[in-house]
Amino acid sequence: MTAGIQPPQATTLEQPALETAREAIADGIEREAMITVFGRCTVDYDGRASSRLEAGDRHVMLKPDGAALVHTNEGQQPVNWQPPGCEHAVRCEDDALVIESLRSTPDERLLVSFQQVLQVSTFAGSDPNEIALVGTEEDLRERILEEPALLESGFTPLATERDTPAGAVDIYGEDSTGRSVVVELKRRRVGPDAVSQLRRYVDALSRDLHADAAVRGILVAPSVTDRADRLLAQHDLEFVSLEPTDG
Amino acid sequence: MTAGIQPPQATTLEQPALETAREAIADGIEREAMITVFGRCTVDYDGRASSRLEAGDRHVMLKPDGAALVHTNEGQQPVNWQPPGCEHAVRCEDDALVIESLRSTPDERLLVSFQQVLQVSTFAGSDPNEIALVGTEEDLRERILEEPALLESGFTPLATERDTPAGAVDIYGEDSTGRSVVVELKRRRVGPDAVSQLRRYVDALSRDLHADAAVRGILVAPSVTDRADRLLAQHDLEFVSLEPTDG
DNA sequence: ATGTTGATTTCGTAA
DNA sequence: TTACGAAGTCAACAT
Repeated sequence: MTAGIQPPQATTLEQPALETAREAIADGIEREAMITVFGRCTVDYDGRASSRLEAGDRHVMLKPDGAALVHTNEGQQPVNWQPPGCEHAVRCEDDALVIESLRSTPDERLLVSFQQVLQVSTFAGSDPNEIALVGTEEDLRERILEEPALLESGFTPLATERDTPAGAVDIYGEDSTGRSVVVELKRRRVGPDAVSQLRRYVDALSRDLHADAAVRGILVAPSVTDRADRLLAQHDLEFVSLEPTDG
Repeated sequence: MTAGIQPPQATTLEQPALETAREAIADGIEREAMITVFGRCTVDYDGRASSRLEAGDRHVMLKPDGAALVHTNEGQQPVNWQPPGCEHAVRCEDDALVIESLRSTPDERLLVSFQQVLQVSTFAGSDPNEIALVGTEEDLRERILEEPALLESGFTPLATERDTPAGAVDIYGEDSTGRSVVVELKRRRVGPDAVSQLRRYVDALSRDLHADAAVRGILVAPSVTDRADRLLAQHDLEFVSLEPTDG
């Protein structure tokens, strides 16, 4: 039986003893609930890098998919975390409640040691819907494929994700004179990196086709920075201003 | 008086009426506490992109710095969010508890509408310590500056963050023969993008110096992918395998 | 498993 | 404020 088909429920312990908190957390892991713990803790991480965070009051969330998040009262990003797929464990030792989250490939370990727990909660519910997002690079691609003239009059798309030795080109096509065109799409204002990316594709495709006429490269984005603009000119690449959505 | 100097505290309401929940949230915003709400909600976002999420049980966190996070029971990343600096507001309308988080530059709006609230909590505490992180690109740079021979015998660093028309070079220096060297550092295994970046810097510096001898470009990273390796060869760039830390 | 790229990337820093 | 690049980036998708 999965948590998803249960009626939504939330349980809370306030200022529990560490052992009481441990039991609630262990039970929540067992039941595959979302678990939150707030209290005074230290945090240690070791893996791709290493970090240590001395004692402070923080909010820890454990998800049933194995993700772990440690949030302070500032910032959008967690101060420490573990991605989905980790194994969570909880134990009491030396007057501390220790939450350990382990991962392999790469080996990574997150240790949160609570000296004091102010609250433990567990949450179970259902969430059947996926998010619908508009305004992505995918939308920009569809916009151009539906109306290629937005790029330029006479443009004919021939392939998306066309493979080259340097990677997959967003849109590959021909202009009105039959010249090959590589199109790189970005949903927002771009800098030099996007120009370099386009240049790589144009270079690779030129070698691949050993075409008589040079391959054209067109960057499509709402706008470009000055430096990107200079790079475009330097390498005879072109720019078309276009946004992901009409509105 | 700020929350930071208060004794840590946590308050919780279970299955509150919507109006009761609204009061607790409004009070938490006023007191600059961290606030969490768990219940059945829909989520709408409009700004750099747009999204809609139909009804489901989710965990919402509001931080006193203006950040907002909407978490489902899966994934490390929030399904919707708002960065620090936003204004949070809460109100009841049409049998729903509505949390609105607004931002400007760019104009962005996050709307979370709860049909049912299972729990509201507020958290106040202190967190005086900063995280200490080891194993970053900064560490790799320091390692090379302390022992330039790790790069190659006779290498002399002359500048870090040296500016070029294409951006700032991680380390700029000379080899034992006096040739200019551009070093690009990456803390982990790299792909084609890092090679393009190095190439941009070498190009720019070559023009800038209009040197008699070609400028050398060296990529320093633990390892490179096959494609990156081919790109390095294509552009006469070099690679030195090195990790951010000794251990 | 690794490679490649997009992302409402976020975050920090410098100009 | 904008620009540029790092990040324990994460996440999706392909090989």
